[in-house]
Amino acid sequence: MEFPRRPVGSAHKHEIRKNNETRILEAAEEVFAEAGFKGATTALIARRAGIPKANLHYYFSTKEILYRHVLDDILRTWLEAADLGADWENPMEALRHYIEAKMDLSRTRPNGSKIWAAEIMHGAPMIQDYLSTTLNDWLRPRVEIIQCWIDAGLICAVNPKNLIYSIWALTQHYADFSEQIQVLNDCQPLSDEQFAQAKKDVVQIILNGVMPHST
Amino acid sequence: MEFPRRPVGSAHKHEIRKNNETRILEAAEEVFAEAGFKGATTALIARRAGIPKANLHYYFSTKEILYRHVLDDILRTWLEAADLGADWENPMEALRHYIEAKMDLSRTRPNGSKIWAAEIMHGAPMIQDYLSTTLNDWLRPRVEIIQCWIDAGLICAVNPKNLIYSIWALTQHYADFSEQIQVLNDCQPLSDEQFAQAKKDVVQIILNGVMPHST
DNA sequence: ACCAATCCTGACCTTTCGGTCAAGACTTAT
DNA sequence: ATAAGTCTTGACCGAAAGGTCAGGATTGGT
Repeated sequence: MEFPRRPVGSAHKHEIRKNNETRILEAAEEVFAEAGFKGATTALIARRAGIPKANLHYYFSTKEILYRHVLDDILRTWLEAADLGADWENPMEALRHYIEAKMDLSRTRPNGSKIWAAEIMHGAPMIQDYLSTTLNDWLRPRVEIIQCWIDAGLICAVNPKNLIYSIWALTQHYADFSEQIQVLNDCQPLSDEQFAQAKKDVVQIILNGVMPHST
Repeated sequence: MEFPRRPVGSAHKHEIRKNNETRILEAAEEVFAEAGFKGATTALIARRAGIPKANLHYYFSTKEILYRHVLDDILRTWLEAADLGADWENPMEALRHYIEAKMDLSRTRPNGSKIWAAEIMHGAPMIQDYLSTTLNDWLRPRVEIIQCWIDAGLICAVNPKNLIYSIWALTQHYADFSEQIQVLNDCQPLSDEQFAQAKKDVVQIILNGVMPHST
């Protein structure tokens, strides 16, 4: 996303603010993903955004506040994508749809996934309450639905939470570990074809993984 | 680094050094896992190890050197566990064995997994060459073996690398995201029974996931 | 034109942290 | 006992980074 330099005279205040906030948030997401919260510096974020550091602090008074905004942004994206048209009536189609949506997110916003992962790994200091409220509320009905599928014999007996964790793990791996995957791919980023294959393989493994055995 | 001449009878000094180095390395693994390389402070590591900071720098001159020692330690453990008795002749048993070994590692050394993950996510600044040499060399023959299985119809057709990534993703998830899992488990760490169930579920999903359909 | 509100920024302040140092304490060999 | 080698540590230093501020620039309304 880029911001065409607008003629000086026609910049409206609210556009200036919106424009700058967006640039800062995008730069921040990059830098936080690369360096972690502690390793990221406001000076670097400002440089990436093309503004002086003091100007960054005019829009986001502290690094922590900026970081929280980035996290909020990630959260919103994830929740929106999580349920897009998910048809929870049909197990295989529902799972396929959810997995594909999450794989696409890993492809398009790997930085968000990395920031999220780092936050969790370091004890989730800033999002504990989100985990135990919003995410927990999201999880509970899904667990129940999956349990129904199991009771109805539509899928294998597994712990429903473990199935969801498996999907998260598999899909986010392609974002969080993209550098490792790249190195093991002759130092080339996965091509669109390779990523499509990965998506197919992940779907196949999960779907076959929980598909009832035809005795 | 000076090479002290072979200590003749100074077993005691040797013990002191060994002892302190071990304590420091253990404390360092904890702190690096909790805070990341940049977020970790030598002062905190020293406090955890129960020694003054200056003493830590007597044994490990710089934070980066200490970090590299921790990484080496993790690597050695992982490689040792990776192939323990793996029987690559029988796909299902080989996969089961490897998955279970990796799950056990996630349980016993979650901090190692977290440090590894954080290192990769931040671009693997310190282990790039390891990835492209040792890990790549480890991966290549496994890929070939899996390809043989596929050609022989012993498992489904998937990209062999994607199968391995899937195993890594699923098993390490229980280490890297343990805090998230804990919060979603009523803020209780997974009990031994729950973890055993997770292990079973992961094995089942992967094995069923690549088991050929009985057509 | 003028004033208020908003935006911009170089210079500066303060804290933190990795790393150093010099002096002292302990262990071992002779 | 003494000397040599090793370990311990409080005090200190310089660099880096988060954050502040005063004052200038730009915009918007009247």
